[in-house]
Amino acid sequence: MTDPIAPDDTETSQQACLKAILRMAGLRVTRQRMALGELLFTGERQHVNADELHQKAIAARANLTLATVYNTLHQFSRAGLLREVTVDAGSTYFDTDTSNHHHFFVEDDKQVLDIHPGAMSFDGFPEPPEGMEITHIDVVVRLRKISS
Amino acid sequence: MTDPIAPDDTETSQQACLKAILRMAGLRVTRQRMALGELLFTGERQHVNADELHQKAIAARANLTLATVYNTLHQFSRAGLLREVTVDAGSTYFDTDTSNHHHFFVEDDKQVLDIHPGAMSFDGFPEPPEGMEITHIDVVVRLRKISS
DNA sequence: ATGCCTGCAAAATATTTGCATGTAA
DNA sequence: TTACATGCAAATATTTTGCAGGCAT
Repeated sequence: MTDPIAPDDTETSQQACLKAILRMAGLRVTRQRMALGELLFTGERQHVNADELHQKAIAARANLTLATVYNTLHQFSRAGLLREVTVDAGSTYFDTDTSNHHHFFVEDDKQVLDIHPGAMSFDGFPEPPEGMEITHIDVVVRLRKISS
Repeated sequence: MTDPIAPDDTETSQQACLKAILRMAGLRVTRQRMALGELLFTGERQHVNADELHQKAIAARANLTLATVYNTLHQFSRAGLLREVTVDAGSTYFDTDTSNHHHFFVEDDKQVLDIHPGAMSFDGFPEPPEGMEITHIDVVVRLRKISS
């Protein structure tokens, strides 16, 4: 048996990079995390929910359960590799772009899009109630497709 | 048997008012809607989720199921008597104040609070993508209790 | 060895649907 | 009477938990 985690002749530099990311985040390198990491952090930044990611993982022949996808998404979030975005009551979305920005949400097809940072800003912040402090401000601009 | 819906000697003006509201919204007057309407539209404006409202209804000796609470909340929303607020992925909240305003959300105890209109405003709106129009802008200011 | 970390089955939670029944016209 | 509205049991959807087994030390 060969160790599936140790570097070998067939390892791509992308995979090596992903391992480094996981280790830096304090997470063990496992088959499941490599598969999900590859889907999440390769190519374009994106917004996924657990179910979509699970479907992609299955399509990519990774063998893992939806529960593992949920747990991994939360671990990645806690590690700062993802940011959770609350745009739809139906399901939780995760954003691979963890920088400070806001979102469009297309209600028709449940699609999350980034709002370019600087495209909007606040005139003033509301005073938080006694004994409270602001942790984060989320803006969701809801969109509808124009039916012409 | 007396009709429980027809006005009678024991009907309060509040109940009469509620009936008028339901009829104006195009909804039939039923025992369940009267009970929920009384809990929602009497007294202070408030933010509830389905489960909380169901608990209150049970405490008020109204006999109805959680499914009915969900359906009624959605009917009231469609009729413009409530506004749905997406602040927490865990569950959907409904606001009895349907005017345009934003929300604080206390993460520690899942509490929704109104931000006074005018306490914050935007410097500029982002341009929606081609073929889309803005339906609504939601701002959620997330709060944490200061641990001193 | 040993004790923390993993991934998943099963449980818990949240919401929607389908249909028997009730009700207005 | 008739057709549509209503409320709820059951189904579905979403998320979390508990624990058997794996892995680093």
